[in-house]
Amino acid sequence: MSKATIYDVAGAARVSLATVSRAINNPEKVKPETRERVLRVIEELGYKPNAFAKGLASRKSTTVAVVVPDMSRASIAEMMNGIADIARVYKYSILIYILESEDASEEDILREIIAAQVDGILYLNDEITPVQFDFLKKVKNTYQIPIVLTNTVYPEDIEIPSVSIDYEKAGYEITKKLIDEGRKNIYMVSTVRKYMVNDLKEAGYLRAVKEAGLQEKIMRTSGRISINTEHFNEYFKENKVDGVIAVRDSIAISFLNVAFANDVSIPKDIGVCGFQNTKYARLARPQLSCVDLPIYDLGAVGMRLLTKLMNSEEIKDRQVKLPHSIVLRKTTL
Amino acid sequence: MSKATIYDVAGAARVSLATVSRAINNPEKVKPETRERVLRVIEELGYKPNAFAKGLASRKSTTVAVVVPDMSRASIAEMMNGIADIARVYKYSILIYILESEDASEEDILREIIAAQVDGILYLNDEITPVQFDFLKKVKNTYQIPIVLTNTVYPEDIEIPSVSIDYEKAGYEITKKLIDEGRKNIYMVSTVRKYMVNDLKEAGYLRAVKEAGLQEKIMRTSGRISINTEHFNEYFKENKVDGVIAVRDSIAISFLNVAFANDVSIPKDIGVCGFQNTKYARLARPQLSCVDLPIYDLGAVGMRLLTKLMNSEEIKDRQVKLPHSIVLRKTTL
DNA sequence: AAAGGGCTTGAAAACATTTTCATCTATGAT
DNA sequence: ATCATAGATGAAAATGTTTTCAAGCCCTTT
Repeated sequence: MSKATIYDVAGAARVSLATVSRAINNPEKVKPETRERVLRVIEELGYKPNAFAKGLASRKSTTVAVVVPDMSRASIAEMMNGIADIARVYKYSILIYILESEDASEEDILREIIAAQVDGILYLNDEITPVQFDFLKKVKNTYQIPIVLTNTVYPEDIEIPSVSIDYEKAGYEITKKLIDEGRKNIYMVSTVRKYMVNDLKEAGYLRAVKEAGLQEKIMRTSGRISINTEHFNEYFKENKVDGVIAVRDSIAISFLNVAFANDVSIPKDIGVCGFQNTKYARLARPQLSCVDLPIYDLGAVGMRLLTKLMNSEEIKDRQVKLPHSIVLRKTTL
Repeated sequence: MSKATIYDVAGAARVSLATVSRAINNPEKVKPETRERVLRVIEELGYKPNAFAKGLASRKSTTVAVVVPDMSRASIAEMMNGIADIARVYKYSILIYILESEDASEEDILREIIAAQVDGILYLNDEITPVQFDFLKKVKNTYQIPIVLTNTVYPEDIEIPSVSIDYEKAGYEITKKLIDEGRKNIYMVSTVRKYMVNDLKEAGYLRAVKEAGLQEKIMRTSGRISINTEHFNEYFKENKVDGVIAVRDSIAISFLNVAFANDVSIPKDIGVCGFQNTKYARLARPQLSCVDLPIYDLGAVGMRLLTKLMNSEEIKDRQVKLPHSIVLRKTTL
């Protein structure tokens, strides 16, 4: 029996629709005996409120949209776990939107999202441009729908709340660690594509390096392993390096491999650090030192913040920063 | 203006609701001029049909549920990309449900899903038990909602269609490869937890090993690196090994590390193979030989199959098997 | 005994679509 | 000129909830 409606329940429990609805949504407003009778009938009939009728009548969907650039990134996937856990406790469903597809602009997708009548948007795209950011703000304001940025920050603008970590500080700290080991030629290996958070990591690196009177050396490569490898090999020919900080674990590991091929000893000759502390940081040989990011928590806290917003609760901190840590393993002294 | 309704459009275009609805959903049923006028008004007002009213009236949601055990597995995340791409072309939205949470049983979650009125379910959980499978069938039959299993098979039962790869064959082939290299003590490293697909990989391994008159040696460990490492170390003490097939790349890499710590030469002394061909197989040192799985395609084809089912199209093959391949790198001869 | 005030409940409107059925118009055939 | 027919459109029912408003009931207070 798929189709028990509220009418069926009302009939069987000998009450009106209104009472059934109240028994479910405002239990305190109906007499305990009645409520119990109604609930029993609901149980018997296996009644489940129709989500559409509910959404239509109440103008709430208890659904949030999660916007991601690409699901296969380790950080995104892990954040999803945190998001889903919190969403469950607050009874929200998750609609997922993946941006990278060819045949739909970000704007199209945002329109889709609006049409879907979600109660809130969790935005995980860290490649956000000023144009996109403005569009986001427009969406937020004209449709009055709460948005939170997760694992991205839009530094000077507090209009859209965000939860992230202090990437600048993390970049600074990890660079400092290498400096404290006495290293003088520390490279930051970043990406050619512009990611908000990588800019921040670079900023932290620059601060530490300048503070120590060292020369800044930022190298940009791609996430593709074959390209990395070539880049790195050239660097070995032309430059002397004694420290490398990569903006992603996988890039650090890639570097590790090239270093070994070139017979350099890690960590003696070169100290290497990554970012995130994925499972693969521990699977690297030697195990990778890196900044540990609370990825799951980022998702969870972001979602929690969104629930508050959707509930019109006052929030004190519109740019929450979660703590990170540095985990030292075998690629540093 | 968030709230242009179909009434507003009808008014501005001087037609009835029905005509507006038709102009959108059955363009061929309305006179070209009228249609154009209506569409122009829609554009002007920025009208978007309310998804709830639409769902309520049409009894279709154009939404599918994707059920996954845990988002952070590399295979799951990558499948999501394929799923999302195909979903977009057929205009379906994706509701995501993650199973592993403590406070909700699988049955609860399935109830949630049907309450959400999805048009179809894509089920990616490869830890499916007979009980769960029966429950799935019940859901499918009593609610008449199409379900497809993706990257899982329920071998003897064709009632719920599936798309997967021939894991048994893959297991056989990769084992055969090691046998052909002249190896005699080939271990399969599987998981203690029961995954449908790992059982299949084991079956293939067993077939190859028996066929060659070798002894079968299945070792079960956990996904946790620290536990793996201990297990592997003990094996090195007590057993002689010259071949290892791991059910996951990460386990193979973990093994690689232990092997190096024990001064064995790869691939000369031991040939090692993984399953899936993740990015990390190429980041391993030496690069890992493994079975390559078309993960993205699995998601895409699964979703495509589901759209057919939801559209009541006849499908010929209820258990589609996607082709895999073996990629030989540096951990085999 | 009448008035007031909580609780508890029900009737009906509202939510924004789709879809069925009937009506209308124009066109071509008789 | 009449009729049949096809195509285009509109009126209204249907979809399954929530929510407002009013009413009923029972108890307390005057």
